[in-house]
Amino acid sequence: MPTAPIFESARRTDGRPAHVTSHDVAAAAGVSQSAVSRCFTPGASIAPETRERVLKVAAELGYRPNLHARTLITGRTRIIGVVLAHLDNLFYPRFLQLLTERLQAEGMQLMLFLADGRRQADLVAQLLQYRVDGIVLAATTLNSELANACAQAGIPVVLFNRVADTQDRGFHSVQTDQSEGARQLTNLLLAAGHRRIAYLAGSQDASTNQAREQGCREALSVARRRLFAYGEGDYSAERAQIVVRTWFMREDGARKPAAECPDAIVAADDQMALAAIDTLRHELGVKVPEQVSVVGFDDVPQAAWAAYQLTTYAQPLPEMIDSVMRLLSVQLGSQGADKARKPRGKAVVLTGRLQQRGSARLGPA
Amino acid sequence: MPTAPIFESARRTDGRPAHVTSHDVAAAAGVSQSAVSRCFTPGASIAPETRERVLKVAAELGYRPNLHARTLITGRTRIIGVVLAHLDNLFYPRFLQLLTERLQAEGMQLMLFLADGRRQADLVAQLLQYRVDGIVLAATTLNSELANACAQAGIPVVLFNRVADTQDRGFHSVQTDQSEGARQLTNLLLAAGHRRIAYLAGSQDASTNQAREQGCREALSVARRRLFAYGEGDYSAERAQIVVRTWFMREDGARKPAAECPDAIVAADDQMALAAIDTLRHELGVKVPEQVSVVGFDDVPQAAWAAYQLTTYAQPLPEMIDSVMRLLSVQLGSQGADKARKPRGKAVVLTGRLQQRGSARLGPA
DNA sequence: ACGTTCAATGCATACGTATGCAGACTACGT
DNA sequence: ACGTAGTCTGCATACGTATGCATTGAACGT
Repeated sequence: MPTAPIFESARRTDGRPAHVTSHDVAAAAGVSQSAVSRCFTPGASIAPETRERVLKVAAELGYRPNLHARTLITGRTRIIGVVLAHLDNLFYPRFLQLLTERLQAEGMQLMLFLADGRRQADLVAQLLQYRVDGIVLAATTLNSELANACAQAGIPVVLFNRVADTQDRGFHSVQTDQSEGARQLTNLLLAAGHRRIAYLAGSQDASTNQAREQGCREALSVARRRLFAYGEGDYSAERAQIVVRTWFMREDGARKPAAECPDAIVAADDQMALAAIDTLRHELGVKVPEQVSVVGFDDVPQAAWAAYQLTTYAQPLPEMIDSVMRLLSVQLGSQGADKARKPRGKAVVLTGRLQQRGSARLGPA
Repeated sequence: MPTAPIFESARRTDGRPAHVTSHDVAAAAGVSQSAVSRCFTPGASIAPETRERVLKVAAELGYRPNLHARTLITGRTRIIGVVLAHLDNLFYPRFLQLLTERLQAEGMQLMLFLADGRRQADLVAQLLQYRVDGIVLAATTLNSELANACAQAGIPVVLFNRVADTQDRGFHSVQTDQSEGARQLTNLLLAAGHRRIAYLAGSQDASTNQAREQGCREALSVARRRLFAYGEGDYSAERAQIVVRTWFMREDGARKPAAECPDAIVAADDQMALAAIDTLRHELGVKVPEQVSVVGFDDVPQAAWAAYQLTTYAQPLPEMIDSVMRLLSVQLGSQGADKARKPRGKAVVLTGRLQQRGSARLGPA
């Protein structure tokens, strides 16, 4: 008994790949199209034996419900749009992996958008045209145009590690307590006796960087110390290396005396911290952590590698994803509830964990 | 003059987010729905002034064509499904970034699927239900069920760094010349006088690993040498570390004498090579490259970091993505052509480039 | 035996768009 | 002035599915 599709050849005459529809299944199984539809709708009223027979025929024909057609009726796409800026940042592959796994487990799909150099307006158009059920905005400043368009369309938006500049619009946000993390890192360095602490900043317009810098400065202020040096690394390894060189080298290429150099570096993220360590050790001949301590932020996988052993502040990624999922479903589920009329944005702030390794010395030099 | 949507409040009575449709625009602009549709269809017959007026109204109402409805008519979704196995492998973030950028530039979207531990059958269902225009299968062995389903549905499939076990089915493939790369790496080590070469294998069932191992063995065979040691690293950093320990340590934890250890390691990918270097240097106290040379495969970004300076074989990623795009559009464009009846799979093999850095010594010890 | 309840099924319609077809209108050549 | 070609527009329908409504039949209690 061949299990090959029966209707395939008959419908392949137009050259286009012919997809099997519920009508085909209905005809082959001797039922109406409605009955076929009900077989694939959980909770619908259908006789068990009918259901079994239809599913058998459907499997033989290779029938799969067309989700785009279903979308027209139900209004749900089961697609979540994810907007990333820098996939080359070491933090985001893990983020993407965990989020995709969680979405897949819920039967949802992830549509990936990169906001790198492209105009955000185009992105908005794409996102809205696909009627995504939700949007996760990671590492992107919120364009007001995007904001308005989503609010108008009633699409839930979750900002990931970004603060909403406009709070009451209904944008949720999930983030690690950035300033607290930076405070703990800075205090760790102060307690170990570091006196010349430098801050290696990320992108100026990124809210993560602003909060981390603020936390670092606060801790210094409480200890009645001032920031010894400041450089703009722009969350880029190359820029970070350039900044480190200016801190430790004179213009003629010679090393500065130690008293003129930082004895500790707080990098705004791990990527820059790792680049700083590389530059110090292999280009400038500076020992880490003996001569200079370096700390980062994120706890990317590479931070644990034996070559670096980076002390850093770990973002609680699984819990963050949990919150993202919760915020998405909450708003998805509240469609039609009266209180959903004014959906106040919920801001979730999670605390991370100080991950001590070997890149920062613990006692006085 | 307010630019806020006029019809919004009127259609918000049911509680569901009301999307503006082409009918709404048509009513507001005083034309038929067909006219509105034609304004958004390039090449359609529409008067310039009508088009301008309609577009103006559409912009005011915030209208965006519903792509799911369009899909029902045109049969195209402009969605490409991408299936990955290991996003934690350092090679794939770059792959994903480049592919997404290229697809976005063509107005296509990327839907991400992870085949990690999940059953492939579920994946097939999802992919086919969304009627993706094409599938890129990276780092996954081709399930025959998936193969049949796609062939039947007429969806073009491009295998990325995987060989099709069944060749004449219409599956395209794009890959780097794996065995050639491994041959060059091995020859480099042989020329430098290494005599005890070990192969640190990837996943046994991965065609990439099989080809790389074959290339390594061939080069040794030509030089009339045998493989000194062999270990299964499974493309995992942890497994790689375990293997390296067994090569250099006795069971009681003491170091083996140098003559019993490899003097060079060919790792099946960079990820394992970097882990091997870390283990050798920081755990076993072995100097790289002075005592042991280590080479990898891929040229991931981390391979260039100063701490590693990994000598490796660089995969020509941009060119590979070019080929993927070409194969996808070729098949997409040939819908309806007569010769498309038997779409033979095209296998593209690109040559990479030996990237020499410092992790392998060049002369005799 | 009869009314009532309930499960199962088919019919018809709606979702939002693209497109073939025909009609209206303009422009133009003779 | 008239036929013709061409441009623009509306009407109607199709894409594939979900679902309200009506109908049928069975089961069941009295």
